[in-house]
Amino acid sequence: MDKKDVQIRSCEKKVMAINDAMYVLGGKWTIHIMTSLYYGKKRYSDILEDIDGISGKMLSRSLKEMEINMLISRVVKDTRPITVQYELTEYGKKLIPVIDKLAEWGMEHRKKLAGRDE
Amino acid sequence: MDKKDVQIRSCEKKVMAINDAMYVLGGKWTIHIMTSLYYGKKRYSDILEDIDGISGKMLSRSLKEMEINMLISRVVKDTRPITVQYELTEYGKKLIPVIDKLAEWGMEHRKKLAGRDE
DNA sequence: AGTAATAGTTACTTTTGGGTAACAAAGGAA
DNA sequence: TTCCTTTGTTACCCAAAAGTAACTATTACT
Repeated sequence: MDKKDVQIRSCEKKVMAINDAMYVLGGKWTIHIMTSLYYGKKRYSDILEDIDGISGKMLSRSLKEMEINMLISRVVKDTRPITVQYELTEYGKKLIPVIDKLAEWGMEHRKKLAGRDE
Repeated sequence: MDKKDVQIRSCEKKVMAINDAMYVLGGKWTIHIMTSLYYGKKRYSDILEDIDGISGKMLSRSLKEMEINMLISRVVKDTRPITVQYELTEYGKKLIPVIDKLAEWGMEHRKKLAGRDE
């Protein structure tokens, strides 16, 4: 395998990695939920209140997927009525710097677009 | 405005910033095009060849949006037949570290998922 | 018995994103 | 004159994502 092939391979790998990352983060609500949980454990109804515009269906669907992807943990508490605690896993916390990078760029972008048509 | 309000404001700002960033990057092809242009200017037909699976319609639609968002520049060359050069703007290049962060996490994630069910 | 709270699920509809393939303009080549 | 190349656009179709609203289970409270 020559140098050029190596380059192509590493590029393909990167493309796959980006696809994976976007697959996990790409849903409309995933990052919002991450952000909401960043400040600590929360119950289902807390998150529902916390995130503007999300529906119960989308919240539970997103939470389920995020659990499968090991970004969050789900613990049923033995209360009456039952409550469910969601929390970022250590693994999930590793996404925080990525989200912060996104947010950082987003701020710049907003400034840029605002300044454009003055 | 007390301390809590300030916190809420800054959180809202972050949510908006993330929405902006995801809006720009969220399309199926945007990041692929960024990656393709990362290695230098390219013509329309070059990119079309470069990116596996993209259609002409989606390429021109994506390029148009990316131009509006000032991520790329578009220059028509006076050749017969005309050719069009696309290039990352300086501003667009600022997205590279963000994409790299995504890719980095994506690699880790792939490892994690692969290791899970051994 | 009837109502409320928590954490969902289900059925149905709408919206969005993306795919395919045919067409368009502009000029050069055969 | 008809075809080819390049860079698109347009019309039509399909599938996935997301929204809405009604419904479920459990237990406690009144």
